[in-house]
Amino acid sequence: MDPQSQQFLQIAVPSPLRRRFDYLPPHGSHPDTFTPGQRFLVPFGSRKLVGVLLNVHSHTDIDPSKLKHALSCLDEEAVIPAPLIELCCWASRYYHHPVGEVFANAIPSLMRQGEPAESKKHWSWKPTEAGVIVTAASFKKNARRQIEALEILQQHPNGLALPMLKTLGVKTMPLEALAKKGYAEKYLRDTTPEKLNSQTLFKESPLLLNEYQQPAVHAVIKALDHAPAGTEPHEAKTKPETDSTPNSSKTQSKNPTPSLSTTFLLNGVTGSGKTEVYLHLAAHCLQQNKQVLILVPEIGLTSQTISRFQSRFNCYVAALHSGLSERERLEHWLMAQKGDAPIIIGTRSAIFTPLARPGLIIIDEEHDLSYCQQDGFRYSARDLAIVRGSIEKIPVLLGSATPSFESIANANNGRYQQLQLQNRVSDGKLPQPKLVDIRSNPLKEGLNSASLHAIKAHLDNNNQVLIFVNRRGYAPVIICHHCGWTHQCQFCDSAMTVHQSPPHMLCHHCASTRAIPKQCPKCDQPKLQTMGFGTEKLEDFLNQEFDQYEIIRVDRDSVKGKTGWDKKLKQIHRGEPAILLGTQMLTKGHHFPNVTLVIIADGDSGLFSVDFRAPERLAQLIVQVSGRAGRGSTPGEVLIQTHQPDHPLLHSLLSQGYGPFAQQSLDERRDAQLPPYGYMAILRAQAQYKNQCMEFLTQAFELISPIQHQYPTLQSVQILEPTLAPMEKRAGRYRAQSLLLCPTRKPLHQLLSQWIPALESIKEGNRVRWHLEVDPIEIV
DNA sequence: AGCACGCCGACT
DNA sequence: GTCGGCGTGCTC
Repeated sequence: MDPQSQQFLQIAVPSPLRRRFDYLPPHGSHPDTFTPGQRFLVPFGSRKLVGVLLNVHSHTDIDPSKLKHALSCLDEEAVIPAPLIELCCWASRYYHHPVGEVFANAIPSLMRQGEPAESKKHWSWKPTEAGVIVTAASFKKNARRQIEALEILQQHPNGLALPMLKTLGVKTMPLEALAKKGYAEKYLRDTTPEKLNSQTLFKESPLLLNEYQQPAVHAVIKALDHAPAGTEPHEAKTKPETDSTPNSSKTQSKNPTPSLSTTFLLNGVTGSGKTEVYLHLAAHCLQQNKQVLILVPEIGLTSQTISRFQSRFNCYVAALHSGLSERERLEHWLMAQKGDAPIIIGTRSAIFTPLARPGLIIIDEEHDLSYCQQDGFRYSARDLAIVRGSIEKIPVLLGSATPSFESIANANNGRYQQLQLQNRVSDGKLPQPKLVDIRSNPLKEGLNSASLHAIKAHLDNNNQVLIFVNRRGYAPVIICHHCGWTHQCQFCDSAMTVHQSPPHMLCHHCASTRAIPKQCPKCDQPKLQTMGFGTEKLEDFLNQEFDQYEIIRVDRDSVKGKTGWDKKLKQIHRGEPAILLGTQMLTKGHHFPNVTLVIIADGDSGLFSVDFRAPERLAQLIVQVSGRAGRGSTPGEVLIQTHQPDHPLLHSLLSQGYGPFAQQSLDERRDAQLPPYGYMAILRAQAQYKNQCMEFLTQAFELISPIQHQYPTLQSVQILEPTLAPMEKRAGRYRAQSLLLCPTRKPLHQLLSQWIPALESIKEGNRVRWHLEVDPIEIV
């Protein structure tokens, strides 16, 4: 082939190397026929890996004689649509993470193993000609399931795939029975693109919107209708704020039109009907034959949201969460990619789901920390959703009762359009929390006598009580009363937690377990006793104290298994007087109509944290937990036990409410140039020995000033001296970090781009695991 | 991250 | 004599 016209395939290979890899096209293939987004099997060292084509280039930086041929192209057409490639590349630049790993995170693992991008063929069912016209009257009364199945088939005369029928509650048995009677037939087909129209769209009729929901829905619909129709090719690059070289003068390609604010912040207290707003917007998208992507927090809320959408709409709701098998995950991913699933609901990583006809992205409980991936490729799905919205030119809706302070700041400065849902739908009032001073009054397993009285009063009134405890297990410490020995974790700088059901010691930091010692291993005295309390101990205590009532404990240990959480939810929703006792799990998104008293057992936690985000977390916790209380129109009672009843933080939150508290905190952050008014990155290192960490970080630290000398515009970046983590050792490794700060984002990112290659060549780095965290959510 | 290559200790 | 320990270096 004429070397001048030689074409090279630039491929994202799943490897931790921060490079793209160039390959020659597979033998005997025409490179012009390839498009970015196709997968290729490529030789990589001694291995064969599946990579994603990013570009077809006419030149390469590598000696062409060293280039290998890609082995084969796995896809006839691109499986990763262009906007998603752009999103991944943006994320790779922004988070300074290897592009191959970003793609590996973005696609289902079966795709990465070279599985064909085709749905398994499924049996589908459709009504026969007789089945279309037959009515329920011609069935026996007890053939209820058959009638249901027939009605659903009649709504989908083009047929439905079996998995879809299953989610609609149809079982195979009645279908077979219908087939015998000649009303239904099954046939093979790969997928079932659904044609929805306004007659068949709704399974249950939508609720009427109240005076607050209505304008919110209209505002977003306006943006939806302004979004470009269909899948036009997009070319305008969104502003990646990172140039690779600090001196490069290439100007950011600014959007020619001032970007119409397409991110919405839906601020609504618990019970104000955010989900109904989502449902109305989804209906609007569906009617326009567009897809809706909904992200939910990791714990608990997924199945509830899925069933809410599933029972509203006559269409397939594709779920993407951790409970799926790899095959199911691939099937759902493909349904989204091919446009067969109009509604996609998933957790964090679902932000990378390809959409054939994107319409709207919704992030529910946008403040939730589970949107931040904390290991490997560290990203915020919420922030990527904003970027994706601007790439796809579709609106993004962030919803929360307690928006993150970042989002509030973005609403303040007009980047987001704020939508307010004022009242609870049920017209209930939000409770005003009361502080319970626990300084002098002795505690019984963490509960003050005033709290105990309140519990009794509410139970006696046939109501439910919710107690929030931040600690699972029986007790956080076991100590020898004779010599003071405590059971420390052998891998971490922390005490092991006592668990009683089943009895064992567990480290909450590294998950290592030990047996509970019978006597002190140091002095052999049988004087071991537990100190402090966790959910298990409190459960025991409450069982004695309130033995005529049910105690429902909800934490990671008690809802293990697939249906554990659902079972507990059912138990709670039976509505009998009971004490609900649990950790964060209990506080996320669920409304418990019979709870009239909420107690926060340790309101002090978070008051003295060094992390600048601690007040935000505490405020969100208090407001979210308080939102669980209140029945119909009567507001509930909320008690916060504290040793610090005069703490200014608690006072301003309780007297002013979440919004003003956030504004006040944001003012403080502005003065201190903390996020979102300053930008941060953290270099974290871990190694077998303390010194290895510190030596690496010290060298890294010393690399900064030569870079700043070379590029004076980067002087505004400040780096703090390396420090050991507060918990020096964790899971057997020592940890330390260095924080970088900058009042503006650009120099920080430019510096990182210069810094990383230098970090990679630090010799001591071989024994040190290190990584960068951009926009860290915790800075210690 | 994998994986191969390479050079030193205890075993069928 | 070899199997295998993990240090070092490379991946278009």
